[in-house]
Amino acid sequence: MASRGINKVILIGNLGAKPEIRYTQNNTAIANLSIATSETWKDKQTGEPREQTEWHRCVAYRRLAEIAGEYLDKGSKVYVEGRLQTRKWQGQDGVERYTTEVVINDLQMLDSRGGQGGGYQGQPSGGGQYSQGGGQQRQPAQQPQGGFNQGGQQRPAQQPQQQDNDPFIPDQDFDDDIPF
Amino acid sequence: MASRGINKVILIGNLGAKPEIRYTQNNTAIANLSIATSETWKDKQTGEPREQTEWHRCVAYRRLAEIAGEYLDKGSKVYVEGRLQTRKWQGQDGVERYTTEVVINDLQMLDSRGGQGGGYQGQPSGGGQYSQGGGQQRQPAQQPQGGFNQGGQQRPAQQPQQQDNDPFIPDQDFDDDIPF
Amino acid sequence: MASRGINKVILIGNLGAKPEIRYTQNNTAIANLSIATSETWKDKQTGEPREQTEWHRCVAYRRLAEIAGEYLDKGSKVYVEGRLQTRKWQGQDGVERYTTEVVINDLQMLDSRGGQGGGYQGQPSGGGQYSQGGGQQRQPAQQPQGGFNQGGQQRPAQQPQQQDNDPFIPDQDFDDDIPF
Amino acid sequence: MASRGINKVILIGNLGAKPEIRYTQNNTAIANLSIATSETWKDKQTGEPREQTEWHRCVAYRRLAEIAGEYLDKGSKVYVEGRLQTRKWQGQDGVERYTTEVVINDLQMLDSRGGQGGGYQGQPSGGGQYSQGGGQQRQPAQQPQGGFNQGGQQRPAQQPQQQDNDPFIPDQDFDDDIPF
DNA sequence: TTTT
DNA sequence: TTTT
Repeated sequence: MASRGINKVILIGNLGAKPEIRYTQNNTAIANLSIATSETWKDKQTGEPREQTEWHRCVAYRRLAEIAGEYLDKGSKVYVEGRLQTRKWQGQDGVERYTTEVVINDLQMLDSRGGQGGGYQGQPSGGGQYSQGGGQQRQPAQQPQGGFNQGGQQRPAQQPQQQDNDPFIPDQDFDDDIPF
Repeated sequence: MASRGINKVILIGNLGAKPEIRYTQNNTAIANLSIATSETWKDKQTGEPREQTEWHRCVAYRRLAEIAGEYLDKGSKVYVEGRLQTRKWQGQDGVERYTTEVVINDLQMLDSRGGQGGGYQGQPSGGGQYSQGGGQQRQPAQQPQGGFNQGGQQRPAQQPQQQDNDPFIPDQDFDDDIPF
Repeated sequence: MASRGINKVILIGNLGAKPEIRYTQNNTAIANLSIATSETWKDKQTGEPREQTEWHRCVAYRRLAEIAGEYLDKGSKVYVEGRLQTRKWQGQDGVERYTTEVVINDLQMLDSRGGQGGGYQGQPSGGGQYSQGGGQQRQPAQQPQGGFNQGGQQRPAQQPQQQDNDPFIPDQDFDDDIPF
Repeated sequence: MASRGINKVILIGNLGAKPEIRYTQNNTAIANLSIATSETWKDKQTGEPREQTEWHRCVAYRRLAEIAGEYLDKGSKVYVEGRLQTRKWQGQDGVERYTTEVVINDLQMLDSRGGQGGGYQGQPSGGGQYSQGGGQQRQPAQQPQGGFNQGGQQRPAQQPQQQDNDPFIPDQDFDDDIPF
């Protein structure tokens, strides 16, 4: 409710892939978005054009997650506002790692194309903005707690389970030596 | 110069320690800041007050780094604006890891105390704001390139060298299983 | 609820005066804050130091307004986040004017002194942050509607009334040829 | 150069008209942009959908102004970052008024259509971002000083002149009882 | 005056 | 009208 400090991230970029949606045992939707922001400039020495792309791992919960899964696609351009959160997790090699994510509390689609990946035809003439009702930023306790739904979209129930106490790292995809 | 996308972070928080300053071979100053932002709220179930602190690894270059080293201290309250950057590095165990940092392009002191750690007496009645002249965000090529100064403050020249191709991870302090 | 567009203002500055609090007929608190942000630089021609101060008219409602009235004072340093809103009003000379305000939806005190004007001694170990519960930005309909309380703090009930249909300009103070 | 305070505005919206470009006597380009941001929500009482549109007067200088004039059109969707600035001006009726503007220091096109008004076909695969080289925010002295070019695009030289000492209000268009 |  |  109250707070001390500001922790704010604002991104405008394109999705590198369709959002991955999964569900907790309580059926809370969680979406992972991979958003690219890039900068281009001319090299001072050579004068050549250069580009650097930064990939941001973002996560949305509940209604925002569902909207992301429904309306966003590979290539979608989005505005995202959220806060930085770093969480610790342990890979299958037993090594502890840290991943920094942007916990989204505001999301706006900036194109109506639906991306290059495909099937999205909704919102024919424009995007839309969505935010967590009560303000995710002010109520961190609202974040989903508890284990993940076995029947989640992203992992069939018959798949082998991972021993992981961190509800935010539910499956093998996050156990490799890559941040996301 | 030109660019596509927005990558912006805004933090207000307190330093967990005096900034660590080191120098590249070109004598470019680099400062690492560890900034805490915290949120407090009442637990919905128990009604108890709760708090969550988030630690942000931030880095400043050149003039901003020097100012940080000169004026900031443990406990200093700062406003920081920058961009997210994730870099890959390899620990001494050979495991690849990723660290996400806030590359600072704007810094403002929000208190005039100088922190609890000590010696800063300057700026007696207030803080100050400083930014990278040309806008770090627009000229990513301006980031320091090349190896690090052997005589840097943080690592005496006689210390054993680390084989690391990433100029941003110059010393052992960053080779442990912690993000910062 | 949904939305198209982003309208965001972030200020860090000092109050030029104690916030003015008044109440609508429904007893909704409204606070007007005048916040100064200043920039200093060296003149390129003369090399002399120069300074420009910008004054921002800000308004808070409900709980935020009450907090502002209780804890802020002349000179208080604050972080403010809100949205821009321009409203039309008519002066006593019959001339239409426009005033642009920052409608605050997030407020954080950045000093614990309480200003030079006075009595605030609370918050001994720092400021505090407060925000509109449901997110003012997402529910513009929540803005106070209807006329103002006759018994408001700023205008004794026996004072002559002003004919003004805009609930945001309740008293004579705002009818002069100044924006605030 | 140094500074005290933060004065930041972030907008995403659509242009209500093609930017108006004019030039100072020094041939510095100035662009006025009128940007709409809107919010939609459901009325709590009636359940009806409601919408509120906010219009923002924005101004860009130099290169940013030229880019705005070249690439933006009526209906263009843009990201704008800048600072708030309120200036006083005197209408032809002798009444003093104040206008609050967003002085743009960062501009990014968010669509590649070029609006419905016109001829822009460039940037086939997306928009582009542009910013004031040295950071307008850090060098307020860089703002154009001096009178306006008589031969500016917006006002033919043979038109009657207005006595106005404010270089930012060069022509009759701004002397009416409207803010912009 | 935009956009959905 | 603030602040440095």
